[in-house]
Amino acid sequence: MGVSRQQAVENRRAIVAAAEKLFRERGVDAVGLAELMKAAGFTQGGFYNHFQSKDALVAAVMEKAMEDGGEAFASIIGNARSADADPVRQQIQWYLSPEHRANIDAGCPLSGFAGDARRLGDVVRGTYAEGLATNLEQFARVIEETEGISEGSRRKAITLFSQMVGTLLLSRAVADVDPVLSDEILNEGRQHLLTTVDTQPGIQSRGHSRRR
Amino acid sequence: MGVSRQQAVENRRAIVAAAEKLFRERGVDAVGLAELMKAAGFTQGGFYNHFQSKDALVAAVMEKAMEDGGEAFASIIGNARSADADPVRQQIQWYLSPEHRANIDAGCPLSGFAGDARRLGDVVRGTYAEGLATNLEQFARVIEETEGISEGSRRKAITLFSQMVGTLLLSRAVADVDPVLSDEILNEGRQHLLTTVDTQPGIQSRGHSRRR
DNA sequence: TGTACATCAGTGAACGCGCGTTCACTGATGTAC
DNA sequence: TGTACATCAGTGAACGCGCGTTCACTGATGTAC
Repeated sequence: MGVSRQQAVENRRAIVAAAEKLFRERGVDAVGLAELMKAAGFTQGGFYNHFQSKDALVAAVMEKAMEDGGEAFASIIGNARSADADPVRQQIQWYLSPEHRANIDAGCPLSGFAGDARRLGDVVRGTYAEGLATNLEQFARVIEETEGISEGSRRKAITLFSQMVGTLLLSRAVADVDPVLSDEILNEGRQHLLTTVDTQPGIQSRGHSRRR
Repeated sequence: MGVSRQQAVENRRAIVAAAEKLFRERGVDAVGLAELMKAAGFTQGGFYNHFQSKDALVAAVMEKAMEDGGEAFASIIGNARSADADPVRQQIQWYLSPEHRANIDAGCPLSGFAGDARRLGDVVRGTYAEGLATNLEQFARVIEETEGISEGSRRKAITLFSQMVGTLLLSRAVADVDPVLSDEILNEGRQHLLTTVDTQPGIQSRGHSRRR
């Protein structure tokens, strides 16, 4: 068709974006390339101008998801700080909100792909693991700075994040078939974590975050 | 071939068992009926003597998984009680053990299918949700009896179980690509939960369970 | 600046393949007399 | 108890279909002169 270099880069981005959305919603295996390319606005033949194989696309999707996830995390922390709110509490509030539960397409990729990661290819699994490692480090640093502690921040990041992921996944798993149970899991989980952050030795919030 | 009624029932069971193993390991979509029947010891044509469709098999697998899961839970609780150990602590110890992490085939189905449940058919999703609801009720009852409390046991069952699922899933997701991180997540999660059970107001263990 | 040619993203038909499902057939099991 | 027949789980080939991938072709973009 004849398309500028810049346009080609944008088109590639559109394919990755469409793929991420579909892969998250329905799983990698359940999405065919023809459907995927159509969703991105192209015909299926063009796929191989951008990727060597479906596996290569999956790898690109995971990388992009991890990058975006890192940025989203940093953004929430940044917003909380400039609003003089507790970043850890803000993170919990967002992570365990009905909005995040519904937003599978663009929510946290670590929970979005938590069930799939194990079964994807080596490279993709590596990207997932790196993303998780980076996220835990970032989270630990934020906890350290917020709570004013120097020890145990990593341990707290790991346990806090595991709880957030478990709560979100279970809540999502039953969301449309038992919405009452789904809400109960989400609400109890959020409330529990917010209380934990306030009262657990070593995970004490500073003054301004106590108001709730 | 000519096979007794009883044998036919056993064969059906073998198909469901093989399917559960393969579905958990690789996902429903990634497993074909030919491969599945071969794994169960049959040729592919016989499948439709037992099930109306692949979907019907998935439904049977989920039902069987939930039944087995309930029995396994009850068994651990029973064993703990007869050994005069704390059932809640025993449950945590088992759930967040390297053995359970490795045993995807036959471990807790609620974590095994946590990532897939959302994407499976309506009936299967319903079975999963029922299994989760039942498990939470059972768990709450055990907590009630063990801790000697009458209020908040459900809340505690929900938050405890969410944490167990999140920890196990993240640990599994990175198990073979970053075993160090996987172990760290599993160990920190287990230690944290055992401490929580001991120290959290209202989730106090009785005497004999304090020894660790 | 204008012209001639190479590049390469996009098109859409086609490839072989494995999928879920169907089918005619087999023969031991189970039943009727 | 023994014989004749119906049942139905298991076999393995075949069905259409959609999958990932390949291909020849198109034509605007980008480059060389």
